[in-house]
Amino acid sequence: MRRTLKESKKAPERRRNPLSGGKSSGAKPSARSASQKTKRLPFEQRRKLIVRKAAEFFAESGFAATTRELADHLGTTQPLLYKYFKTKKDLVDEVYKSVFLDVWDDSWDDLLIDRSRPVEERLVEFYARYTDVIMNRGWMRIYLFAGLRDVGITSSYIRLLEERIIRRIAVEICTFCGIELTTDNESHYIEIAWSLQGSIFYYGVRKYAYGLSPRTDKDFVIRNIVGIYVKAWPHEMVVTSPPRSVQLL
Amino acid sequence: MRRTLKESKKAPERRRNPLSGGKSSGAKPSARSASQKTKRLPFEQRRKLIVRKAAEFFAESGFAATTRELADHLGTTQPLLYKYFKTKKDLVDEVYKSVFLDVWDDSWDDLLIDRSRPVEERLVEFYARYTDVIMNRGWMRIYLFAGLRDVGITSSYIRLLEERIIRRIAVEICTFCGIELTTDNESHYIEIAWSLQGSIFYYGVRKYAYGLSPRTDKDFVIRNIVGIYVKAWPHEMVVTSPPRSVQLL
DNA sequence: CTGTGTCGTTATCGATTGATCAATTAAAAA
DNA sequence: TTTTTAATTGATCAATCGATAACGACACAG
Repeated sequence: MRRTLKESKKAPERRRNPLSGGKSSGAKPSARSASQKTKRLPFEQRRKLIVRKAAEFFAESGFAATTRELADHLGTTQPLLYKYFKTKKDLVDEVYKSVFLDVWDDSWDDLLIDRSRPVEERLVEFYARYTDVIMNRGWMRIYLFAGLRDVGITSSYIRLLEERIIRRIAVEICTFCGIELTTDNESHYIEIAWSLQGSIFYYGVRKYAYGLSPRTDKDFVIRNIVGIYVKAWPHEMVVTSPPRSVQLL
Repeated sequence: MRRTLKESKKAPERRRNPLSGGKSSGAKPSARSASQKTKRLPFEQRRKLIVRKAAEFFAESGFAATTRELADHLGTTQPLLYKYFKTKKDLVDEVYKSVFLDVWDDSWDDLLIDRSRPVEERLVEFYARYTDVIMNRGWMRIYLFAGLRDVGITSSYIRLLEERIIRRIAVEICTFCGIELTTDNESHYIEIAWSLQGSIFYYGVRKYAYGLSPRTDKDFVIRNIVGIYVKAWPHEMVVTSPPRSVQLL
């Protein structure tokens, strides 16, 4: 409607440059330095740049932050944003998409069900690759911000995760352990698989979203936690009985 | 300075009424219904009421929400807030305190180190009681909001948690498993204990903070996860070696 | 070099924000 | 009851919000 879908010329797109400067000597409170003029860019290129920088910016300040501060982060002016997005909400939705959908790797599915390799090895490699994508300050914080503000986007991401990852993990470990999945016990085992996910995820929250520094590195945590779950994957579900004292392994 | 610390008369304080109406027929956009007049309250009582209602309100809308909406939630007017708190930030800090410090239960420490009982039983009971406090929509969401906005308060809460809970859990399970804690392996075992915490915590995030509904109940998750960690608590740390395929338990 | 379409900016609007203050009124003290 | 004290409110301010419109300037086709 507003634009004839120029589709530009697939220019040599600058790929992933999360820590670019943007504003150099920006001591001024609101306006960008007069000496630094804004480079003129083709429509699609500018639009993508805005989404990328907006993701960086909203990750730090939350989606309640102002469009003017975002423009400062971009090195441009605030009304420019409204040439590319009708409302602030439209821009936020675009940031959601770029964070939750565009980074999804379809090869994760195949990796998880490749039964020519041991489950534990598959799981360790999957979580190593998965966390390479999500365990950074930007992704982690946007995930948390989105979950608190928009149940919708987080809900559908969690559904996606459960269908394609969590459920698969439960199936693979159960198969490895010789456990038959039934409609009765399925949700229980999925919940156990979720708790494996949660233990790894919360490590990322502490380290990246909150900027605290656990003493050990990501790969150590993944290897040990996966090892624990595969080794002690429950054969029968403890549902109502009181906690029995455990016999030492 | 502003007030002579009246300390009121310890009136029969209304205790914990998280789901009160506040505004009844509030279809009006900004002002409260004229028929419903604000009850006049002693200083400390009103102050505590404001903090409690503010916690409810900020949990839903985030700390960026407006003081006017908060006043609506309270059933009073917006300027009233500034008779009790100098700035909005002061009120927010008070909410932090009421959520993170005032609910801490000192008996948790003793429960965890009571070696007359089996570790697994102690852990299950601790997490049952701990999650009774934190696993509700209000606490969970405020914890997440605070972590994203104020690293300070979350950082100190996590330190408190590590010193008094996580470290103790690591020590107790290691003792039970006959593992000697040294300065070399201590941080590794604390990290494993953190992952136990994380797996239970993330269950709460999904269910309460995001309002999703895991299919199984809290106690089931706690019993099974604690069982897994106690059973498979690693005797030697996997640090650099590639994942070995595991021998079935 | 000159027009022309488009990217970017300046200026500004109405609504809303946190915060202040004098006026009001209900509760406690006399 | 009358007086005193303090809790509550309506009115309002300066700053800031998202969003719009009109103008300016750079690139490119001819």
